[in-house]
Amino acid sequence: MTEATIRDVAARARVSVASVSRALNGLNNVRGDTRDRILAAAEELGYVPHAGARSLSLARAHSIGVVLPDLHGEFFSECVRGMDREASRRGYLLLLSNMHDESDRAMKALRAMRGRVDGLLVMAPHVAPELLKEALSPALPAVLINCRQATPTRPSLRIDNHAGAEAVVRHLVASGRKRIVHLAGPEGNVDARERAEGYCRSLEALLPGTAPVILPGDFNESAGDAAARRILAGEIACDAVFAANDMMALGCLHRLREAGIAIPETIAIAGFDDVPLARYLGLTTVQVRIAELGTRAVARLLDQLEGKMQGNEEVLLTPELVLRGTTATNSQI
Amino acid sequence: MTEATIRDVAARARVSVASVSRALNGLNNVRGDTRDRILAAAEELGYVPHAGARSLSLARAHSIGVVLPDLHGEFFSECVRGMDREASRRGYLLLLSNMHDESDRAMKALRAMRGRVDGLLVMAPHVAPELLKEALSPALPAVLINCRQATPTRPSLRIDNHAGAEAVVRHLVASGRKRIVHLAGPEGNVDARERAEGYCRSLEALLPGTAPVILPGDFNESAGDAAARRILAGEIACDAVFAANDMMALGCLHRLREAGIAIPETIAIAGFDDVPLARYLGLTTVQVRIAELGTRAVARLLDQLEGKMQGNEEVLLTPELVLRGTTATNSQI
DNA sequence: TTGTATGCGTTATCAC
DNA sequence: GTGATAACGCATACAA
Repeated sequence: MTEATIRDVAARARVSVASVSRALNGLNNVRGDTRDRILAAAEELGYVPHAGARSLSLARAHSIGVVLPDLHGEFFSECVRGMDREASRRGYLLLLSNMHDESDRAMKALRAMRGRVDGLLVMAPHVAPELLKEALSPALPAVLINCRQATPTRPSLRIDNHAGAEAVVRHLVASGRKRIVHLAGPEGNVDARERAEGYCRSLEALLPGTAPVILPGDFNESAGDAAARRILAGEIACDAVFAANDMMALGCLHRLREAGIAIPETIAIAGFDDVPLARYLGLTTVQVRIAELGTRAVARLLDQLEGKMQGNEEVLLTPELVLRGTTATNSQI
Repeated sequence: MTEATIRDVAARARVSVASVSRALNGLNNVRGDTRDRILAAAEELGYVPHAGARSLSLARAHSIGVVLPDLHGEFFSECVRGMDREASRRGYLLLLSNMHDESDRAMKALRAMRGRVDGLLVMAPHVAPELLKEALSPALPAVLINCRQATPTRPSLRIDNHAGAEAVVRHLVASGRKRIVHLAGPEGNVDARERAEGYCRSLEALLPGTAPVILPGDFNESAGDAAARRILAGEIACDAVFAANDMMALGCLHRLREAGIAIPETIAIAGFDDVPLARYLGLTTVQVRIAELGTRAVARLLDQLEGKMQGNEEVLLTPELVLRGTTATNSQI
């Protein structure tokens, strides 16, 4: 009950394995009738080429490694969906692995890819540039997604967090908010850092003289809840909260509403990412096209693999501000 | 700048490739000092074994193929997360592929796994049993998840949809509902069918004489919206809607609320799955532990691969009813 | 303990 | 057009 090999097909068709290989790969240097015999034999045996052996011989695995951190639901699935779309369109499979927080397990995950994939897609917003560079084999093409990079030695894709944050602050200021606080993401995370930077810069530009107020957070809903409690306790005075991601914004929104605070009248709230929940709950946020991020990352990697080189520049995807109820400006300004 | 092979290591350590292999794989039949030389050489060259070659030689790829349909966000990510947890714990990688709707692409996806994986995890609630059986090579171990199966020839995992549906109906009846309609999922989908069956059976058992009313749906939010419109138009008389999944329930909920219908007073609504949105919006639903489904599927497959055979029985995971606001019974009964 | 040789399933380079 | 045969990178049975 073991799988038929190319030799079995050759024996049955009374030809050499070379001819089988040629016939099955559509080369034209094989006579019509022998080709037919071979195809028939393969069909009868239910022959399927052994991809592992094939890739060893061709030095091409036709699959790409995807190493992602522990992402929350929608973000993860959208990203993988986008990647899979482009990959399967171009005949590649995705080999998935987690970029664990402990850097030594992360290194292992990267090493495990060697010899099974033609290239790597790495998303590691929390990993230090040197560590990442060290863990990546120079021999294996890779596209970096939302990674910190000391010097741009790899092609990379990034969300333009500065632009997104600026759009939020601009909107809040335009709708009359004076005391905008920022609820930050985890330390060491590039996205979080850049969103905070964007907040600070825009505040300085649009509301000169106003000191930025940054509350610590970790991208989890509970951090938003905690921030809301501090606001309710009177520790923080503000008329707008800009959270570094949607989950924190929603945690904050939930708690404030429950305490009877009028949203957006008393306090406006905005997030970042535009997860489906944000749409449902009417949260103003910055829409990041995750699936597109994945699709483009794959496209970039495969272009590189197939010789259509593009250099190592960093491509920035500009996110879009989505206005919803938590900052509604109808009666304002 | 090409990757070092075992031969490079052998040359540098002045030993044969056999010794390198032995040393690196931790066999004890190699002298201490030569082992050290080898390890040092490997380290200096940054040698990482070529997994492809290794698996060809060992006839073990240490990775498993995962073929999923086009799942909505949370379901997909939770499932993969659960799988990855168990897989990486036991030293396996996940090779991902989409089970497309067109059965011929689906077959291709399955074939593409040959020679790269040690076993398959297949979720295909929409695929006919014969087609599925035909597409699966008997030589490749596989665990079926939420699949229809004529005769149980493969180990499989399933959600106990009957039990879940029954729990919902029982709850609705207990809280005084008399006219419960069911909003069904797509035809041909096992989960959808079983939930509808569970609804019918429970209705017959708990509300004898009441004719079941089943509205067509497709698991999408818009189907819930459409059903709500029919209810609002007076086409359907009911005091409770049990949707075959959460998204439809939420679509229905949204539309009814917008039309001023009191939920749950006038109409109660329940879903199935317990996606995060359900929790946020207070939707009564049936909680399916997706991640656990993935984890157990992997465990089952690896047990089989590692010789701990378990037979081909179908394991049912019992979901749990989660009571929330859309069916709240405080003032009822 | 160590080395040589063979095989894993393909593809590719030669001859014929 | 077709068939041997040498890679691909590794593991291992067998010799030494």
